[in-house]
Amino acid sequence: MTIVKSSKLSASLEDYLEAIFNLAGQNNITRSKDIAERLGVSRASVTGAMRTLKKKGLCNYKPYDYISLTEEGKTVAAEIANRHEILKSFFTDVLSVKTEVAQKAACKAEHALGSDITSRLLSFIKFVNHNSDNGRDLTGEFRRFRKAGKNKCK
Amino acid sequence: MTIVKSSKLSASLEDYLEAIFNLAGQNNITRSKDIAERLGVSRASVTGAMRTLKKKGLCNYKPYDYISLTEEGKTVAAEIANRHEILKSFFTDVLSVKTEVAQKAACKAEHALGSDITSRLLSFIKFVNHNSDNGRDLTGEFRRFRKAGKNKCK
DNA sequence: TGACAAAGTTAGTCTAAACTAACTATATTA
DNA sequence: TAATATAGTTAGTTTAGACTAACTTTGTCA
Repeated sequence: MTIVKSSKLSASLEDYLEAIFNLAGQNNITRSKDIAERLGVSRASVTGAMRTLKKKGLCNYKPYDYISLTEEGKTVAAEIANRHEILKSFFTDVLSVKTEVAQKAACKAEHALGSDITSRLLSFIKFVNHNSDNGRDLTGEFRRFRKAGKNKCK
Repeated sequence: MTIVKSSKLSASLEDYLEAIFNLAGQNNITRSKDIAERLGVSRASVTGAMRTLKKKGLCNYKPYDYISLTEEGKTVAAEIANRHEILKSFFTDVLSVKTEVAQKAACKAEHALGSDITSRLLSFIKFVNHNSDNGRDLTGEFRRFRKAGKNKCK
């Protein structure tokens, strides 16, 4: 079995990787069936994806066995999950978007964000929090700004 | 020729639509070749996409003729271009990301953003501008915050 | 422990979106 | 206006990612 150095992952494969990452707890194992359920795909699709991830050296896959991530797989998955989380936080905490909407959009948009933008976004969230710590509630101000319809003018 | 009411567009088709929208000036016409160049795909791929967009009633396509958008096509394309632009502005104006990076990420992420998030993002940009009009330069503050490394703590 | 259920795989199909190569239509210009 | 270049199309191929149906493996429990 040759390992193909993990070039670029498709959006779909990133989803699988993130799903394993989230499903596998501290013992780092999960099941095909659970991945299928979480992603809303067939079990057969999971089998296919696991073979690809294995080829890329990102997951430990053996037929009929538990599924787990390799060390590299964990690293990559953590990055993906992190981007996802940052995006979601931005949507919910700063823009006050409903959780489910934020979740979905973050999941779809996450693949597009490079490290530069992600880190800036993270800083920005911290900036907003930092301000609210210092008595300047930007989120609240923004919400009021939006309500007041000021975004309409100009 | 039956028109299939334009259900959901794939990311790829949205790209084609946006490309036509941007290439076609006020006279609303463009050429297959130009679309191919802008999107970096083969001319054959454009032909295929045009047939699909025509089926969905979004573009006026006739073999060997100019390509233009229908009224509905224009509406949809404008929405897409708008989302794209808003995202890009947010990246450049608020997060101070370089134009090319912002452009690329916006192009990839744009498909994921629904109307809710887009409109909030737009409001947010206006909120930031509104502040800077009132002598509170949030973008500058954020840049300084980032530089000062405050985003690292906590 | 043997039968049945649940989980997983295999094989084959479908679709979208790209490609190349070869062909056709249109435009240009000598 | 005939030759040639450019643009566009067609046909056929490839790849990724999904699906179903049928089969195999594993686990459970009477």
